Amino acid sequence: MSNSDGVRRAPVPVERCGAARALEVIGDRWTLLILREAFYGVTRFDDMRADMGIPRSVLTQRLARMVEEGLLTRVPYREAGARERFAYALTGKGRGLAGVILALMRWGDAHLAPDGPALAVTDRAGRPLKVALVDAEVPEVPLREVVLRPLV
Amino acid sequence: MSNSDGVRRAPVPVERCGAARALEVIGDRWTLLILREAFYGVTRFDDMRADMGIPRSVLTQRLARMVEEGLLTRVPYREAGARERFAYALTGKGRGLAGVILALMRWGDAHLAPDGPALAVTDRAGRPLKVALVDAEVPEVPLREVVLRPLV
DNA sequence: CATCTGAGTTTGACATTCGAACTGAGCCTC
DNA sequence: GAGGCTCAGTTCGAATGTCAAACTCAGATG
Repeated sequence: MSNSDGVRRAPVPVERCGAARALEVIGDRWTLLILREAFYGVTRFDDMRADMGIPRSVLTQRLARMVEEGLLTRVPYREAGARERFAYALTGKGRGLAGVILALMRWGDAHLAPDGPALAVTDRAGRPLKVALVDAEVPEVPLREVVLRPLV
Repeated sequence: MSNSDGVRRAPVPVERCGAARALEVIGDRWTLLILREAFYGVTRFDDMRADMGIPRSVLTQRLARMVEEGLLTRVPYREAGARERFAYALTGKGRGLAGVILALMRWGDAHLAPDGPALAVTDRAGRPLKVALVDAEVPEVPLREVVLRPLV
């Protein structure tokens, strides 16, 4: 960005900065990993736990917080011959974080993946997509058009 | 994304997922806040501290880690009539995280800022920009073209 | 009735974070 | 050349958060 350093103070104090506020909600490792699961469509407590290796108590606490913050909602479901349970699905607000996750993924694939990306991100037609800084006029691809395909 | 739930397992295990790997490096609140400062051009220990209110010991430790990870480099500088000190400047790898910060900012401004965004993101010509999911063919605006202008 | 399963809660050891006080290196003033 | 200043960093004890393992609970199943 255009500042040749020598800046002594951020242009916007932390309390008014969108990024800083966002970090108050999702600025810890587990919360973002949980969102990753949610984007992948994994919505159940034990499934998330199996994928992430998160301690039960921490998962409980994070899910509760994320429901409170309006990122997730508890959705009742019932498996054949089991009592009612709850899954955790993304709300609109939560879905809004797709850009953050995909930006992280892009960076991680670019800088931390000697073995290349693990996932191809395309639209339904198979056209590659990316999260990028572009002119505000450029049409955005809606989330529902996005396809994630594991490579190899 | 296109999975109507019922998914029991992430398509990619944590160890191979770019996003998850990225979180291992930057998945804590302070690290991302420090990056925010760095993007704003604040590069000195005490300036960062004044902006963020981070405890000294934590800042020391995080900066060291970020230098180790290759996100920042220590750059010597010398103020008129002072001894040599070090500033922390973004490396290319660190600059690559601009998209993540800007995506966070966009989300924070959209969902956590009743008072509206605090910063306008444009190119040098004043044309508004955004971080978004777009066709991979769309030209990306290089970071050096980006201008952040505080609103109000 | 005993057992199983998914989704938690509890517990106690361990690690990290916080804030405040202290250190240290170099420069400046007297 | 003694004392003070600034920036950058260490150290320390208290508070907080994390972890893994054990325990709980409700309802379905045998």
